[in-house]
Amino acid sequence: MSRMSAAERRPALIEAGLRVIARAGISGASTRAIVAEAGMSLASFHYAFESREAFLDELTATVVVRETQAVLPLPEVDGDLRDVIEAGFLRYLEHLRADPAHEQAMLELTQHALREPERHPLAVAQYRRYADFAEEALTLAAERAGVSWRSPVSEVAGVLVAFSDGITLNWLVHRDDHAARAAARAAADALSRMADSQ
Amino acid sequence: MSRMSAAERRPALIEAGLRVIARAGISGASTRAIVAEAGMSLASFHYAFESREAFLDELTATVVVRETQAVLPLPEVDGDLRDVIEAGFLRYLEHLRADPAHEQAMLELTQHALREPERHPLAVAQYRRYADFAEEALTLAAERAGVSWRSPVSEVAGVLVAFSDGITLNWLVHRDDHAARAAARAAADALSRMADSQ
DNA sequence: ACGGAACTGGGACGGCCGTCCCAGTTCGTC
DNA sequence: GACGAACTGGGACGGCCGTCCCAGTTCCGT
Repeated sequence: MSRMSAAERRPALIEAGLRVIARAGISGASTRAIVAEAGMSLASFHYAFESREAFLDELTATVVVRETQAVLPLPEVDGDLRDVIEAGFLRYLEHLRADPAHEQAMLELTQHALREPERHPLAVAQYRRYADFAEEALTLAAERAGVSWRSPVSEVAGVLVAFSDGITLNWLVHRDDHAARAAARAAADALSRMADSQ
Repeated sequence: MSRMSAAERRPALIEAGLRVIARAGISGASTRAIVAEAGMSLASFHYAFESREAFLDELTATVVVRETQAVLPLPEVDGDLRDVIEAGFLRYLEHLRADPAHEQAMLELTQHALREPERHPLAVAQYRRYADFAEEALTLAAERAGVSWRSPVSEVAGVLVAFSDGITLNWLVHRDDHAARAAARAAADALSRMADSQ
């Protein structure tokens, strides 16, 4: 391996780690598998990261950012609030279909963080970021549709994240686009009814 | 360990395994941890099960049955369809709060099965069972409320399972009862609107 | 150009893993 | 009571794991 600073190595290892997790799961993401994917030697891993767990922590934090950005740009749809939200779900479903392993990896990272008490805050932070993103999107959607939310937007955003999660997991199990779209429709329906026309 | 037939040992090991998974996750459920929990010797495990994976397969299949039964009996609620469904969700939330580790274990088992292609059908079977149960409950609820489903019940059931999953995962992350109830309300709202009054 | 800091590769360590083996014990059956 | 089948405990196997060590190499500031 040509010479590389620890600062450059860290993101390279995280990219490699994400590919390994997508392919083989967290349990398959051994330090050896990760450095092999990155084409580095084992020592480089522990030179760049204190431990495997610290590595996974940083990977999780890093990757959530990209996760939300992948769904952007929000679809510009004419129609009422319900249609705008449904279009957002459908865009997410496209993203899911395009790279299922990535979403599966995110779910695994969440569960891994949920497992140990000291890592729980990491899962919370991950989901707070999802919710923030959802909140932003919902605010924008309500503005476009000229309505306002009856409940606090943060609450609506929480519901949106929950529904997205459930739809994701069920699609990963059944790979049933029709069922996923039906759920997306129902979810959009429920969410849009949490708003009043102004 | 006093003498025990392999036929008796299998359920005992599965009980122990479920406890270990709830406590330490699948990765913590080593053959040694499981037999320690069951108070057996290591050889007994491989006398009763061909391999650890075969054990996990049987555990998954066994435990899904109990999962659905834990939510029974369905609440007998007076009110329209929406109220009946919401009461069902709230009952499930109680179950979740009472034993979060169990639900977390179920999610882990699902993801573990999703990981490898030859085990994927196991996850599908698990979710088909959930859906069957949901279908039964939804049919009963519609009868009680005197309405009929506009879409096929199986489709509505799929949406219900997806929403439940999402609510579960988000509650496991945030432990936020208020948010979970808000999501349950929204979900009940969406589901009830998939029915027409007769 | 040289010295110290940054980085590299390879090998080693102890530990846990799933699985297997096998000599012993206990049981049901005749 | 004998005999074969069912079951048990303990130890062993090779393999992968995370982490560490260290002698060597490369870089950069002076």
